[in-house]
Amino acid sequence: MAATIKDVAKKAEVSPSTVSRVIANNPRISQDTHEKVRKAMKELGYHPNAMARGLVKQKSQTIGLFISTSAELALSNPFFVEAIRGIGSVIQKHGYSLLLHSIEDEKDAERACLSLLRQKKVDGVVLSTSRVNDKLISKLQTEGYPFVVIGRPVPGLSINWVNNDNIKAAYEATEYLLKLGHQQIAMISGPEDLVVSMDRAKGYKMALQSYGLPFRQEYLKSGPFTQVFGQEAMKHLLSLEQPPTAVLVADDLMAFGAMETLKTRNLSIPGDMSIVGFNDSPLASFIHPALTSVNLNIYELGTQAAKLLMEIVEKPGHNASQRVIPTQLIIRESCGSPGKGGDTLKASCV
Amino acid sequence: MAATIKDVAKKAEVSPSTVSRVIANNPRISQDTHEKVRKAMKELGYHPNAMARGLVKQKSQTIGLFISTSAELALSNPFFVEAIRGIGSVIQKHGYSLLLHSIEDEKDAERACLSLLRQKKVDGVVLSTSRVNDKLISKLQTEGYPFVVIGRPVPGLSINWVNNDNIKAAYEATEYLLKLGHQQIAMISGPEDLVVSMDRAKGYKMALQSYGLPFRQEYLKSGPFTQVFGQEAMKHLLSLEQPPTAVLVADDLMAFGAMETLKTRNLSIPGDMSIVGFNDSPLASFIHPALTSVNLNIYELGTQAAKLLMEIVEKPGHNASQRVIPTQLIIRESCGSPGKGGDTLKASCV
DNA sequence: AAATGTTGTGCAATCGTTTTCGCAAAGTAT
DNA sequence: ATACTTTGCGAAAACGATTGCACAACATTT
Repeated sequence: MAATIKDVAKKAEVSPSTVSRVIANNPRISQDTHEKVRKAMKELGYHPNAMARGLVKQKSQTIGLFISTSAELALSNPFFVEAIRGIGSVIQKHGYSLLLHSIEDEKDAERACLSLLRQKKVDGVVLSTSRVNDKLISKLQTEGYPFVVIGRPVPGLSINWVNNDNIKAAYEATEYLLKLGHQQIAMISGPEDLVVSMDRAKGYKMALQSYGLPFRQEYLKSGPFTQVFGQEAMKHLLSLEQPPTAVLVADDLMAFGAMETLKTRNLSIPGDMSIVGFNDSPLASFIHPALTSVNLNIYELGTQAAKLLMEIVEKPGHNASQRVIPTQLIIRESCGSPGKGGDTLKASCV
Repeated sequence: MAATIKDVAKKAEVSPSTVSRVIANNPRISQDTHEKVRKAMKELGYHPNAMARGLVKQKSQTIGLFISTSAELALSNPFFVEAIRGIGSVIQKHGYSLLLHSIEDEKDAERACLSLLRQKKVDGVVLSTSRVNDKLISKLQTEGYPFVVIGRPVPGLSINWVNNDNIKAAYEATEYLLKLGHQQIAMISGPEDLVVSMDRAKGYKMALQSYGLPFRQEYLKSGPFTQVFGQEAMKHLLSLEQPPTAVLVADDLMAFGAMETLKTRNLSIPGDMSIVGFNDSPLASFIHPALTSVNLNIYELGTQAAKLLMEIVEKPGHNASQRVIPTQLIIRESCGSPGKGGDTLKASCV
């Protein structure tokens, strides 16, 4: 039987209210009783019951995180860990805990999320699911639950989110290739219905345009974020009558696939083809040639999301706000100037 | 203001007790009132308050997961995700939620873990931290909290754990190399103070012994689970007057490092050196040559840990028990018979 | 017909806190 | 010395459920 506040009260010869007040550091408590009570708490090993406290305060001091852990994301799941670390680090400082629900299918996620909120097991949630699930979002909104979505802007609605500026990131990456002198730049993009894919494609197109280059439909291949799609897409690009000399790939995993087909065809990177990826996964620096990739600052994405949520949860009536987290192009070895087809790799593999 | 049980009671024209009983599916409730109450619940969008319920039932229906997410594990963190998925899938079926605490330093983990339990925010915990922290374990034990440790046997103490049979796994991997005809087999192992390292080293030694081969101290290098240590260790092995023809590496990440030094020295894998790793990380099949590695069944590790914990939590007085999860050696391309030093890789890199 | 058992429900206590209100004692201003 | 204000603390009412006990109403046995 764990000690309750009453036990402490008895031991310290005060009322439970007083004990409660010393816990809350209420200034109306005298130094004397304060010490007396603290001492009693120590001696009894007292820890306030979170549920009892939550019941009266109407707060669970817990926030929920809903995040996809689907197998297809297995490789890019530094996202997962980094986001969790980021979120965890800030909410812990606020005395909150993290309830994690890994979502397999959308329907389940929706039920679980609403249920947890309505049961008051969590005070708010952060959502990170690339798939658009507007039903959940609008329900959260109409029911007035605190939430922030991470990694996906939801245009139009005034909700809280944090995201990278994918348009800008893709723009900069493309610009980097352009400045290297490339004129034929292709893009291997993600699923067309994902906002992140659309944004990255948009940034790519904008960069081409700013530099007076035409956008060619056959240079843009969209498909799933998988290694095999990367392979396929690269094969397709190589089969064009005028293959590109550089390609922007919307995900490192796809980029690895693309690199693989280049290598099996004995084409050199970056000699014959420059590649830039997205996500800066741990493998990027690891593979040979090391992949130039745009770093998304996922940890930061997590911390900012959490900070935002804390604000909303702690002072309701907070206005919707958005934060965009900067990205960095991490330059490694996979890009060079065009027209050096003869180069072969020195340190060729891992 | 969310509806409470009283609101439902009023609407259904019954007492709160009755509503509670229909929620609990108490058989003493008539079909009639059952429907009446259900209807009222639907109409009001009623969801029982988890904290109120938890308060009286003395259960939070939540379990805590304490797991290291240190940066050094970034690459091998499929562990993280897989374990979470496994645990989540079983506890969700039992109506539990998962409270995740990612631990950065040991001291903090201990405080947090005990605090969560004493506050009754969680009904039990699963611990997965490679570092031995016996203080926490013994406290958990003396305070009688339900817990299971995953990925680490704690010899001597009768506590609940699930783990791989690392001795056997290493034995089998070594045996595989032996059967391939290798006589000089080295091992690159993890930190010496980790049980997992000790076990894997032991299995390696046992296999050598069974096949009548001597154990040579200079063939066993221990160090951190990092890529750079893998590189170093391999350099050292290559510098021996009689270098090994095969090496068992206690972690894929280290194995990748080892492979890298081989490649920069233009040694072929498996022509000049066979390599087998541990963990079967997603990269293993991805790298060239694809790495033969022992798969730990982490998802299964997670589900079994969770099942065990559910048993303990639901029926206390449960006896301590242990489960060992089988491993599989996943054979890919990084091993061959010795003495084919001239071979070069066909598809050499990624 | 009386005694007994079964069904279906409500009352009230309880879980362990926080918090409003009230009130004495002590301090300060008039 | 009187009238306020401040300080320090306790009593009791929440918070929203569950559950043991009581007790009708009805059914079944003897």
